[in-house]
Amino acid sequence: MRIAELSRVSGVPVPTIKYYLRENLLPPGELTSPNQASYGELHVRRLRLVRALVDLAGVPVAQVKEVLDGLDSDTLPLHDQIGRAHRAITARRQLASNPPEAATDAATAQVEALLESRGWKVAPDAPALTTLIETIAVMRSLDQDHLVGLLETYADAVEKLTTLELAAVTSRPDRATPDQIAESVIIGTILGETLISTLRLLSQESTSAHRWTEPPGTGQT
Amino acid sequence: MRIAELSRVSGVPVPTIKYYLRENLLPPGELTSPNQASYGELHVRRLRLVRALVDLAGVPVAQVKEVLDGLDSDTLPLHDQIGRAHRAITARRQLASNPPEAATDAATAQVEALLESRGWKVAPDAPALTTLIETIAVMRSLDQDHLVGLLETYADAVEKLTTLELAAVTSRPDRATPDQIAESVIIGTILGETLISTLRLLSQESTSAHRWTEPPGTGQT
DNA sequence: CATAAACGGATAGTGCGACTATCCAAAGCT
DNA sequence: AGCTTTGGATAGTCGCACTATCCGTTTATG
Repeated sequence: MRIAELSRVSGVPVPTIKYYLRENLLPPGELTSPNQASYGELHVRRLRLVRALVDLAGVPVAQVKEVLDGLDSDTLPLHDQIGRAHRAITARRQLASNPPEAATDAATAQVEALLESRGWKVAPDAPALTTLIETIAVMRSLDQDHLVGLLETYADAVEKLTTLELAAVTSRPDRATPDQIAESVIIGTILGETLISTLRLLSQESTSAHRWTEPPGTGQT
Repeated sequence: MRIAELSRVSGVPVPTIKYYLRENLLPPGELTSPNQASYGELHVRRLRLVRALVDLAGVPVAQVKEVLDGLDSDTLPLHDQIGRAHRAITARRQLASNPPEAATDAATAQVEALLESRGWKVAPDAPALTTLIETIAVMRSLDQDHLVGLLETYADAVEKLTTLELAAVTSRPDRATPDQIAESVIIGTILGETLISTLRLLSQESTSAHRWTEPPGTGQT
């Protein structure tokens, strides 16, 4: 398969494929002549993965490269690969302004308490940690303490999900190779977030429709 | 308070504040002279909200404006305000390429079945719907059916969260005005996503550390 | 009260990320 | 043989989110 067909099959424009090749998001095709290459099913897959990460999960191209380099390396431990995936989706979530210091302090304390009570052991420089603290701090400073009160509930929910994801990924019926497990973990981490997010929105829309539009005369505000 | 102090208090550069004023993300200050304005606590709050939506939740400035316009309007029903919030975080999640048609069809059917079995009633053009279908389709086409198998579990989890969020927001101890409820719902929808996402990452990091690094000689891959 | 600093508002410019366009010489098809 | 397509290199575009500069007023300060 040459580049034109790869483009047709994948739905990605030829210039974009060339761009991805330049950026090493896509391995070069097998050269059949000094200037003629052929691509295979592997490239189609990889292209699908790249578009999904970029379009659906909103991961910057540079971070996609990081993640893929991790996947392609057969020496990088899975835990570090996960770290790259986490950084890929956390990079953009950094506050430039400053919530009041008091709110930040309270949030930091609360997060530490949460980690303690859950027994979650995370590196102090975990990418998600500062984002979590900043988010809580902002909520507090916007008088949304009742949302902050749901923190334990949220933690409960995600903890269960994490356990189930781990189980789903490691105990696949088909005996999976380490490579395949790594790929599953990374896809599950990043695209799983999109999945959860969209499901949440659908659940909200449905609930919202019931609560704030449907009942004609059910004492709403 | 004039613009320099607003900048100092909020941590947002003066030119950026001017930009937000131009884009109507921030209401104009009260004019004390033809060319002299004064800003208040309300502006500080709004600025915090804007930065949180932009930096933490990654919402594009244009969508932030949509959401804020909804909040500021006292005629737009809450359900429609929520719709704007949903569009704000879904706008960027649209696939440009094409997964195989078979996968998309299967995904569509599965999502319809899910909505049916849950009794979720959503508009057929709900912003999150196509993203969900595309995400599932991509997972399938990447041989991650085991992740797709978690769909019901995910749905369970988010359904519970939605119920609790609704309760937390509508039954605040302090008697909240409709405006305050609307603000809470929108913040809860958008920043809540950031909260859930970061908690999930922390839970994963902790689990991953246990499973793939800690035990020295516990039969890992 | 004079004068330098800060202000609000308008207009233009910058930097970055993600592509997209153009060229070219060397295949490839017909 | 001749038109098309290819891989690869280089340069250009586009949108977004800011920044920078100017300018004619205030405002603050010595």
